Amino acid sequence: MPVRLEDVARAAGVSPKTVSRVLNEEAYVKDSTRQRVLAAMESMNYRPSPSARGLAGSKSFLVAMLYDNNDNPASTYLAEIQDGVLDACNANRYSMMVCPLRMRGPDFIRRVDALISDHHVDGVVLTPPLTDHPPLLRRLKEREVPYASVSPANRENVIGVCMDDEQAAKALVTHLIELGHRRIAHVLGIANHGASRWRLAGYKAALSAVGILYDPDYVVQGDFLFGSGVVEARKLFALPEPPTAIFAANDDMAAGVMWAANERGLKVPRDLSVCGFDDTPLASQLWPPLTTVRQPARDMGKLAALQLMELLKGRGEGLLVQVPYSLQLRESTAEPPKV
Amino acid sequence: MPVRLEDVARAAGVSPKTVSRVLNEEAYVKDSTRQRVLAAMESMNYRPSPSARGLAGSKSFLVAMLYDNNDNPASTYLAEIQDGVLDACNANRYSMMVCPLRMRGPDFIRRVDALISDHHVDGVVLTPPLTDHPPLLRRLKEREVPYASVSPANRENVIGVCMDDEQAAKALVTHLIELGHRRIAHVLGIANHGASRWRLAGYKAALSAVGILYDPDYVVQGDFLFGSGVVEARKLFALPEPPTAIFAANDDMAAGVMWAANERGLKVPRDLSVCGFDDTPLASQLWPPLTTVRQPARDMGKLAALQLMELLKGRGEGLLVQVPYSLQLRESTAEPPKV
DNA sequence: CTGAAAGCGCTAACAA
DNA sequence: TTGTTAGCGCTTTCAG
Repeated sequence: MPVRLEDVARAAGVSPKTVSRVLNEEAYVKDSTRQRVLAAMESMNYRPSPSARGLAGSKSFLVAMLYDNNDNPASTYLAEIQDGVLDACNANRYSMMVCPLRMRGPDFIRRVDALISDHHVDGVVLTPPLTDHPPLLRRLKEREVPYASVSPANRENVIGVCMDDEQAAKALVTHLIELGHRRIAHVLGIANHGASRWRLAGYKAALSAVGILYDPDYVVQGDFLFGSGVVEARKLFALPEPPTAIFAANDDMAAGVMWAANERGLKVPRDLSVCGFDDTPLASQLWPPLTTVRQPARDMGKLAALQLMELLKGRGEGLLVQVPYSLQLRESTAEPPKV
Repeated sequence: MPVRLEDVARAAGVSPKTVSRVLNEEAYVKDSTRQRVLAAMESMNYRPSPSARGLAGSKSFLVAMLYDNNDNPASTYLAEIQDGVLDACNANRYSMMVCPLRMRGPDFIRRVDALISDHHVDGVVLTPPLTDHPPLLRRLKEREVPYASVSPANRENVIGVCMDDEQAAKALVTHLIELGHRRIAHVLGIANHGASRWRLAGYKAALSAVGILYDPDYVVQGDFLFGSGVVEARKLFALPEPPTAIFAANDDMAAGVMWAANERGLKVPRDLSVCGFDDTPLASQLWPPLTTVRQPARDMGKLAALQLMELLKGRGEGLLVQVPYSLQLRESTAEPPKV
């Protein structure tokens, strides 16, 4: 019942091997032959069997998207990256597996091993913080599994995609400064994410550019989750000289900060300016809408996956592409209160 | 280099077929033999090749999760279902593909066909509104691809998982009534989701139970997205007798209603009570926290996938399991304003 | 530029 | 309860 490669070959009057060549976009096929084969495939609605291809060619046409679901519960950010990776897969006739992992688990590497062996994954897309987990990267190299990273902290010898988080954060904080803020606090993200470091660096750069002294009391440790925004904001509010603006390292924590502000009866932006990072849907759904930095997560997922596929297809080395950010100035930031 | 089934057979002193039997949990293997084979597999760290299994057995051990990404952009609800399906897959050594689809597209069925043919999917998990797309269901039956549904509107002859949305909605609206509300509005979800109909039915049931007349002006059409909550709430506020409470058919729209309330200077819950449905993370991140109904999306994804796998493994017919809901009474609902 | 033969690692159908 | 034989649909050699 199903059409096989052999059937196509017969219909096109060529050998199976030639059809195979066309299928795999190999060189050394006369163009007229190729056209004939392509036409036959099309008219017969031929669908190559992934199993047979995998078995014979020891390729699976499968890429795995790895993420740590411990520090990233059901986040929109990951969902968008996933959509992007999927876009790239569809464009290149690859399949995608999504693989939640627990980086902290003792058998983390064994699980990754199992994943790769079980499914004969051709390549892997890494998301933070897995992008910078040395044992993982080592193992992937040992097993010669190509990978591409989304926002890796270490940018040497990596392919994938990144953004200039530091510049973006600096621009954001500069915006606060221009509004007149001087006591600006920062809620950090999880330490092992490059994003946390860069956003802190941007924060510091913006302050020092105008000669504001860096005050460690204004920098508190969050974990990228809403709850930590609440908790850390409460601490900041309790300071003898509370900040007039808070820059949280992502939107979720910014939402937490706003929540805590509400709880304390502070009105945003009248009493407190708040800004986040990422521009997830949440940002525009908060009241007031959140000033933040747009990070094109879906594009990033797609671009990273595309780089991986270049590599898999053996054309080129793959690059670390940079995507642009853009400031989203909304109503959660304003001049600081007088006095 | 990789260990093959044949190697295991040799090590265990049995034929390849016997190893295959053990691998596939077939009957008619002496227990002692089974143990010996299992031990050999374990000690040699044997990983069966999915491609070879797929090719020889014409099974892919692959299930696809289908969703419409037109009406469901990057929603947390779907992400949770996905996690659940993945749980079930891992527990049963299946792989999962995620397949965003556009139900409205003219080539929708062709795309589904291609999906199934390209990947030789063993079974499918359907999410609303695909659960009730007649041409899709017909095609799946024609091709004899088993499927399980999450919250199908039609509950006859389906396997999967459901919840009593109507009772839940009724309980929620009854809560509003008990607080003293009489002018209660409802923002509908998308018409082709069963959830929309049930939640409306629950709303009506609660009203009629206490003799409140059903007023069509208080029922407005949303689309499950934040934006529609905003737009429809504005209309409700403009009514000569605006409602004192609004029940939105999901949390996102409820967030939109709260946003519109803020915009208009209405304070929730003092001036307006708002409640939603689903208990997504958003619900507890809003200010004030949203009264809603908890729907255990992850469990639902898992249970649906498990039913599918029962079917795939040939044991039993699969059921439509029902999961319990639970009311989450939070701060977005209170007594109506005194005149 | 194209083709013929061999076999990837597993399971189906049959036999014992 | 176990083994034997053939072959799934494709790609890899290696020849032309």
